[in-house]
Amino acid sequence: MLNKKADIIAVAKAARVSPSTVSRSFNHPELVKAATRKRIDRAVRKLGYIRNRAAQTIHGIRSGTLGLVVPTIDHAIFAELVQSFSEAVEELGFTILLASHGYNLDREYALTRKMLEHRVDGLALVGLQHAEETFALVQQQSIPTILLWNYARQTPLPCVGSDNYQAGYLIGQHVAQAGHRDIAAVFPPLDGNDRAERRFAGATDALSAAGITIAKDWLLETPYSVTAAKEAVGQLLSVPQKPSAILCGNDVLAWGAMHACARAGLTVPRDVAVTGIGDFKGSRDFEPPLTTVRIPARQIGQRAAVAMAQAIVTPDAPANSELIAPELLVRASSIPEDFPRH
Amino acid sequence: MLNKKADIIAVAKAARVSPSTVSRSFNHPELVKAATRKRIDRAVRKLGYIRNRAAQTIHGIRSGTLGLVVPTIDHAIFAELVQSFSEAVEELGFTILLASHGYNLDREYALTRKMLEHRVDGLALVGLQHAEETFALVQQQSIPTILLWNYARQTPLPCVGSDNYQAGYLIGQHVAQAGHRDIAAVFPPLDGNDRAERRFAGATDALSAAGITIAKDWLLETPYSVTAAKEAVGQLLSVPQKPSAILCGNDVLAWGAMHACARAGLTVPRDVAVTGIGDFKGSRDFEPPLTTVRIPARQIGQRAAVAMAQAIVTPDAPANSELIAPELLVRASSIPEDFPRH
DNA sequence: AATAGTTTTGCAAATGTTTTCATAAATTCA
DNA sequence: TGAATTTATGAAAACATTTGCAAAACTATT
Repeated sequence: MLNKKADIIAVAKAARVSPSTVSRSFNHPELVKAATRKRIDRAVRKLGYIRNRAAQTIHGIRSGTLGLVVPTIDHAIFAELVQSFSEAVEELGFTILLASHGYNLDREYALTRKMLEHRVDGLALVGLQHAEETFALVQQQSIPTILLWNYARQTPLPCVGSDNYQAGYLIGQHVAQAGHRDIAAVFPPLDGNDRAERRFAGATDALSAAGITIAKDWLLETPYSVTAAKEAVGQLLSVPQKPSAILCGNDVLAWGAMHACARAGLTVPRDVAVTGIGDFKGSRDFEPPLTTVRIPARQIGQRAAVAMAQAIVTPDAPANSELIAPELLVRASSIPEDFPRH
Repeated sequence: MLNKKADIIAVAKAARVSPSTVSRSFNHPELVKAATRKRIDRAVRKLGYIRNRAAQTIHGIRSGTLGLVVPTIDHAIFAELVQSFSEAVEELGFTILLASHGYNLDREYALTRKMLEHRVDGLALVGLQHAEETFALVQQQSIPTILLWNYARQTPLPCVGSDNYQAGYLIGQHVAQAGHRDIAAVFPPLDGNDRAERRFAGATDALSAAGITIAKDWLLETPYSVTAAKEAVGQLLSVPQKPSAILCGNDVLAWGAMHACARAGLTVPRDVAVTGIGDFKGSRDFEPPLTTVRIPARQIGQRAAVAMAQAIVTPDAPANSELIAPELLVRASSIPEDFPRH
């Protein structure tokens, strides 16, 4: 029953038709007589035949795969992005070829090449910042490519994402409006990470506009982890002179900051306010709930998927970018009880 | 410079050699003269040629892809698993074809088929429980397959993972030993989720062994989310009769439980103890730090990757399962200050 | 029953590579 | 310098499909 290899020819033989007919019965079923189709189906089942997409692909037929290259998957927010993108994309019949480069833009280039070797039908990269070679490559191979996560007006490739500068600005503005002046900031390394860099720029600009600058000592750079943030903020809080608010580059860092406060016996927000960016799962239900800016990862993933599909089926249509607006979520962690919130 | 399509023939022409030589210069560079190779390289660069893996694949050459089918990516722990697996696998030269089935075993079957259409060199599924058809399929196609995450002695396919029963048992035992008798449990739906089911069985067996049973009302089933767990536990804590410990099926649920306690004005662990399973990122740094059982996701991912590679290069070698032992981590959330811990 | 029209099928070429085998070129050795 | 090796290259078959074209098999119409 299960011979080593069942190819289309074996099926054809078993169904006593030509290979062409078998192929047609898969790809244009309306062109083959119902009875024949049934015979073929039976043969397929009997032999355990599975179509070989590789063989189709060399006919210029789409491979049915989409390349997704992310900095890392192991990250609350990229996980959500990958999930929603992959879900939406599966819906459309594609499968995802996934790779992570660990925030290394050279590796990103190498992985992109690999994706192209696999003849992905489209490619999604995270962020706006990429190696010059990477841009050149996708452009030269003219493969539909989309930049995920971040939005900007002028980008070399269409992007679907949120405006991280605006996100930073919103939170900076909020913190200033809540009356804080002594503000510490916790951010991941900004180098090679345009998302973080834009957020930081937005936040500091908003603070500047309110006449506030962040003291050098109060500007903490930590890796992206609860542990690191808790550690760093713990350090910060160990000296008598304390900030009244800690503005964090993302929610994970904010969680770390909040735990550090608890550890130090400080109550949030009474003793010190904490804010995040991202609105990761869990932030709403933290105690106290975390004030943050929502970057709607699910939405970005979904929209990106349809934009991608669009770009693939109509390659000439002018693909344009999509802005998914960030939204300030004022919750208990940043404000006194009586402050107006929504 | 960038003609529509650059195939190996175009390169051959440009380098004034035969296609065979070009192919060789890629696959067996030592067989072609250095000068010729250089000429070919130049042509490749000039034409922007990228090898077509699809075309290689139909020669029975490995596709260089590995299928990874998970319930969901958007999940602290699977994200970590996917990340470590993908990292390790990239190291070995493979690329991951990723799909998620949302805890639906029929979809899992469909996705598995798709993976086979793409001629993945190997396949990794999460958990031990799968549709009968899925097992039949991979067996019939004799594709190297590995079961991730869970370990058991007798499995139809080799597995690399932790023993979830043991994990549950460890935590149940600990809670009983810490002197708790009035115990509530919070678990995700057990149906079609062998990981959760095994954990629950382990936990209740350990409790039974200590003469403890969980009251019906104190057995909470919630979806996998901080929000849901917080909500459910909040409910639980709103009546006068309270448990002295809350045993959670995983860390995310435990986080929710801890937030619910904070909300209800209860101090962990003084008023109520809380435990998780998984040791997700952040659990160690929670306030109070969460007692849990570590399921070493990174390790599982890595080991699985090498086992997979192994199985691919030597398909006949008897692939055997690997147990990555779970480890009880006693932290502050479950015990009074004076309890011995490590 | 013959013709025209339509539906269904098969043949053969094409797709982009790799590989086996044979031949040509270069090198070694006497 | 010629024979014997060794090394480098090319021709052609193979891989598993799809597709354009034409032939064959039906249906409908007269």
